[in-house]
Amino acid sequence: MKKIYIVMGPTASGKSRFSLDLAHHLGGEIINADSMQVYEDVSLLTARPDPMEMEGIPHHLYGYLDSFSHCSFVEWSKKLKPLLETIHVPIIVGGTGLYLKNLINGYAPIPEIPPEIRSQVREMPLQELRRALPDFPFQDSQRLMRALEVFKATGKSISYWQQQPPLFIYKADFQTILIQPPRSELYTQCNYRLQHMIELGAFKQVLDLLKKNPLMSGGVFHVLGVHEFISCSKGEISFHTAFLKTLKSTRAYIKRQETWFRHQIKTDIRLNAPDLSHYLDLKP
RNA sequence: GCCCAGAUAGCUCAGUCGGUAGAGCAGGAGACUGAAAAUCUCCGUGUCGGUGGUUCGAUUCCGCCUCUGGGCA
Repeated sequence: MKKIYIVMGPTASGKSRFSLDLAHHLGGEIINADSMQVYEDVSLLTARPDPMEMEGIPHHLYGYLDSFSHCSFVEWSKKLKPLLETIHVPIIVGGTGLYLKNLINGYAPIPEIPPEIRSQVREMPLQELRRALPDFPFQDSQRLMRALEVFKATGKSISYWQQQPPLFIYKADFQTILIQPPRSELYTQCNYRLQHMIELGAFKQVLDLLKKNPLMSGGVFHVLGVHEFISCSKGEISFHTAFLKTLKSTRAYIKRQETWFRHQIKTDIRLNAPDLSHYLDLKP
């Protein structure tokens, strides 16, 4: 069975550096598994590698979606499948745990939901959603919407579908490498990195995005810092406040990612720094 | 040297008319199956600066000491 490498870890952990080293070492190609680096906009805030930083290694699934689209696991996996079939040594790198989990463990065979039902459910107020699915055990509005659209479209509950045998994008021998530096180091690194992004023009990229898509309709508006800097451009908060708020939400995000990696995905190799030589020592 | 004000959670501070204490921020833990950088849930024991006194009982009142601000010489 084909071996596929998965480099995962919280933001600012050095995944890109590590996967480049690994790709050079193995003659591999890099595939993005980050739900925000798929967008063409705000490349600086999403820390997307620029062509210079790719060091001649082929990179796939970066910046291919416009600012009006929403990425999703299925959207991503449709693009991913042919790549996994053709690339000899795929190295998947990213921090979006949901995508990686579904890739490794499979996902529920839920049929595609008609767009009318999708948008109808998404316009319902939270209270109405709860009334429609009184037994749904979570307060979570997003999962409530998903559960309701599945029920409306298929007549069966989402948990029914989740109990069915899962589908797999591609059967392979997945080797997961978790890069997990001490949290205090990540926090320091984020601080430094955001400053650097701003110096390179991250704020201007946000303004360009807003000009292109003033209704803020796409998934790219979830990128950490986008709302903060839009709010700053409208004079609602100071630049300093926008900066601090972005750092704060980034720290919270790192924590959520770590929780996910701890409990949701098997880890074959754990490194506390993006250090290839250390990996080669541990490699089974 | 003298006078005044402070010393309580990692930080900023509140409070206890004497019965061992709580906000904000920071931080931490968890959930997660087609928008996931999303969306949700939960978490506060700290020699109340030290030491003596009064008291059944002191973080609280009083004395002294240490430290930190500020003022006067």
